[in-house]
Amino acid sequence: MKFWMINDHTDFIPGLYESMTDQDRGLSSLRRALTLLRIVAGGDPAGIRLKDIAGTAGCSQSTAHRALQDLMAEGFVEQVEGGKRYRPSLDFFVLAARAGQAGGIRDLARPVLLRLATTLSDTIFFLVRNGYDAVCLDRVEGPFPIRSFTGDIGGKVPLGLGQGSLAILAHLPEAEQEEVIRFNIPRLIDRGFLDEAGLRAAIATAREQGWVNLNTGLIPGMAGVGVPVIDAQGRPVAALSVGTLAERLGPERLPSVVRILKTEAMNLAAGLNPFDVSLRYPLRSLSNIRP
Amino acid sequence: MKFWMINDHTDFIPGLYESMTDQDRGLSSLRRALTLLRIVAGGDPAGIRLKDIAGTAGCSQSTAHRALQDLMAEGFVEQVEGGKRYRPSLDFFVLAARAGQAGGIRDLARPVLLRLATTLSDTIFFLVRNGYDAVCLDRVEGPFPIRSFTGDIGGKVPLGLGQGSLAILAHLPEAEQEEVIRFNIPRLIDRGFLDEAGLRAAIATAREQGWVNLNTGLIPGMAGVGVPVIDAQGRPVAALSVGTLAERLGPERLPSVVRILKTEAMNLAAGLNPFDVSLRYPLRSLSNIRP
DNA sequence: TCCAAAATTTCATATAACGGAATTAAGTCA
DNA sequence: TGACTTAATTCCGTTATATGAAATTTTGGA
Repeated sequence: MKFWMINDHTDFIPGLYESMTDQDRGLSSLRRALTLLRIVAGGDPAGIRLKDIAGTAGCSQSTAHRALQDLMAEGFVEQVEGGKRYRPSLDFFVLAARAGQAGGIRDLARPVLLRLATTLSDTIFFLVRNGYDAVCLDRVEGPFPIRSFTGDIGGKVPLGLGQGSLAILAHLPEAEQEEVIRFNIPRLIDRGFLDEAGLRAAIATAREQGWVNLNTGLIPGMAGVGVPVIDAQGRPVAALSVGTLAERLGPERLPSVVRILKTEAMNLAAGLNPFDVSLRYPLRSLSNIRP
Repeated sequence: MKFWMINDHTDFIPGLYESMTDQDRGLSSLRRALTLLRIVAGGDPAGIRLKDIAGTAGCSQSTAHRALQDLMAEGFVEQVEGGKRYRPSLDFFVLAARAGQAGGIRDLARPVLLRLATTLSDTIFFLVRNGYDAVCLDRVEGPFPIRSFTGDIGGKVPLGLGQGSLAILAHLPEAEQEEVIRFNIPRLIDRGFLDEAGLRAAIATAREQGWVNLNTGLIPGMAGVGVPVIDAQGRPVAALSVGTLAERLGPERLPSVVRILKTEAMNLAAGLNPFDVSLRYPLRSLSNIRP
């Protein structure tokens, strides 16, 4: 008799899986191994010990050991030289970098980003929606270092946190938006931002004006603007955003920044093939997520 | 009786694996599944059909199908909406993005890159060595769009191709360098650049002056400079490079660009913990590579 | 609408994955 | 440095599970 595996891909923090042991029975060997890979990839970049990997995954050390041998043989994982700890390999990074294409949208967005960065001389972010999250696919720096919620390329934030991310959330269809809100409220609170009322107010404003302007307080004196990229089906599949000094988004400049962003968002949307099925982020993944 | 699996991770091109079928027997189910993952990740971003995946991997469709179900359940792979084709998921990208830390060096390098980009107003690349390749871990754009050999972040080039990549190769210990050259010559020729004599000449020059200045001809009028980042053990673990208009590397500016790059390379090297075992790229991976 | 091709499921079989125990290797602390 | 603790690796009998061929259902094109 098998359990119905419920897996929350929201975070790749090994600790999260510690309580998973009981549900492990019934996982195919492959899924167990992939769990190991996730643990290694999500763990300390300096490497994790076999014992801890096995413990976190809830399997015996023999099993973990054998699987890790295979993961190494296939180049997904490597051992820190002079030690036994496992960490993800660069080959793994290289392999997955292609997945950041997300069906091709990244290449479409790149020239847009470069134009924006040149025009505005600020840092530009490109986010796409992925389930309950927004993922940073690309970024072009301006003259000031900006710390964003998503962090680096490949980083993700819950929908609603940050300008681009909020822009996407605000333009989702009602029902879907409601579901995302319900799911993300605890995650947002965890990260110490916004209560539900604040979020709903921000969404209302964003929806009304079609863009987001927040001084998030992540770093004092920093602010940003985000606009959604809306595809032919009316779905907010992505967002463009600008991060800069708050003083550079004052009343005299803000309107033109918004206008330029919106124009480029439309350019980008126009490039999306309406028949390219590859750009939707269904809630199908819900089935994997703890309700 | 098992075959000794010989696997070339040099390229993730599915076609490469077509002739692998015979050796597949004896692969663990996990390794077969990882092969499938590699095929999906390395294939058309718009997705690949089950039949082709199975064919490329050299296993039955049933087997491929079951494995892909697991890969989907674990969020590594997804199906294109409205179709059956498989493609790598964004979750996979997000997960692997952390592997780009390569043990922490990426964060160390980021401020260096930002400083360089600000100081020089050109595009800056950060490469690390990985076996026979250099992998682009980060990049900060200048005002002109630059096409590099590595392409995007996450891209890789054979050691020897491109300024940073050549800078690394030129500073390897003799024996290792020789081995890399032998291995890479065909790959370099494949890509239409340099013969062996040309490569050796370029290496000699680079080694002599401690930096690389090439007008690669990738795009007419473009040029670049690369310097190695040499760790406490004297190993060229990484490289910094600049890509810009050839006219911006004329005799008046070139020396100062080189000086600034070398200074930052030393700053970066100084930040590398000599006991941090995580930064060497051993030839251990050789055992996986066809001799 | 129909049809060929692809995807999925079924099933009997063989095989490879499993964990506990034994062995070897690696850290650690005095 | 040497003794000791902890982790990594190997062994092995058992059992679960991965396997491919064939049957069935679903798809995607004409």
